[in-house]
Amino acid sequence: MPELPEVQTVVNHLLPIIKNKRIVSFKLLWRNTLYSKNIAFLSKTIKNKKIVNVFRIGKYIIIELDVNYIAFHLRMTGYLYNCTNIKDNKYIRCYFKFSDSSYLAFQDIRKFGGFYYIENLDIIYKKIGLDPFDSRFNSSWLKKNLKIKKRKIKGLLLDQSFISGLGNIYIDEILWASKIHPNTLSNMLNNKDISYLSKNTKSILKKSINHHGTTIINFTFDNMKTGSYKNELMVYGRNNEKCFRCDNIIIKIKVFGRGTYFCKICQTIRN
DNA sequence: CCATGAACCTGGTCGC
DNA sequence: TGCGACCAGGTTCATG
Repeated sequence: MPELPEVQTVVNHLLPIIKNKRIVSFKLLWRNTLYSKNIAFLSKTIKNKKIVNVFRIGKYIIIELDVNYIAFHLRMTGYLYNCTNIKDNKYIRCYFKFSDSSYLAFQDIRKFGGFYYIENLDIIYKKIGLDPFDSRFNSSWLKKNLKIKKRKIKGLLLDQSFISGLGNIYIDEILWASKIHPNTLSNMLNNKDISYLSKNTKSILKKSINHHGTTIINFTFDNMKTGSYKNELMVYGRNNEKCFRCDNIIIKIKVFGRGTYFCKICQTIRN
């Protein structure tokens, strides 16, 4: 489900609500939800930990405790939220109970999501490439790093160790806005392509954050509130509909096994 | 180094 | 209604 804007939406929403809350207990309801597999360490040390900050690294939601970190990844269907009742929800995979009797619950239909309970953030930073909102992310960084690779641009943008935070929806949107064919090899992009890519990445993500992200299937962030960026999508999911720019038909293909939408009239392969 | 496919899971939708 | 096939916003691992 979530890409950078959706994760940022969850972080923005959770921070003021759970900051300074104190954890009194923890319950794991699906074993694979704990990625770090250190249940004994977790059970022994989680009690009385206080939440001091909530922030984002790539698509990870980092919950900083006074000692140690909780790093959640929502994958496809994860939903992390504060609530007062965890009964009657068979999709809750784990929860932390706070001293005020509310909970931080993690719900996840497909069970792909989960979290690390770790002493430092090394393993997270190791997986994560440059954030699009990092000041180093610009045309010249892209130019340098796209040239030294020779990969299909869509596949490269999906690679979180290269740029972190992009996913299937926003990549299609960014490539459409930049008039770049998803199968273009990264080293074949010209300066103009790269300049558009850089600008559109930042502007599309920023705009989506302002809309609280995109809800296609079941992304919610605050008691079932949904993101409204779905109304702004230019290509994603518009198979067989007219391109908003040139009126030709948007087609769907597979790139890296992912459904990929584009307009083959305005998005051409460079070679 | 790069591409591909499978695996991890469940639910929704579409066609017959 | 039921059943099978296919699809889904992500990541990781094994295999050419």
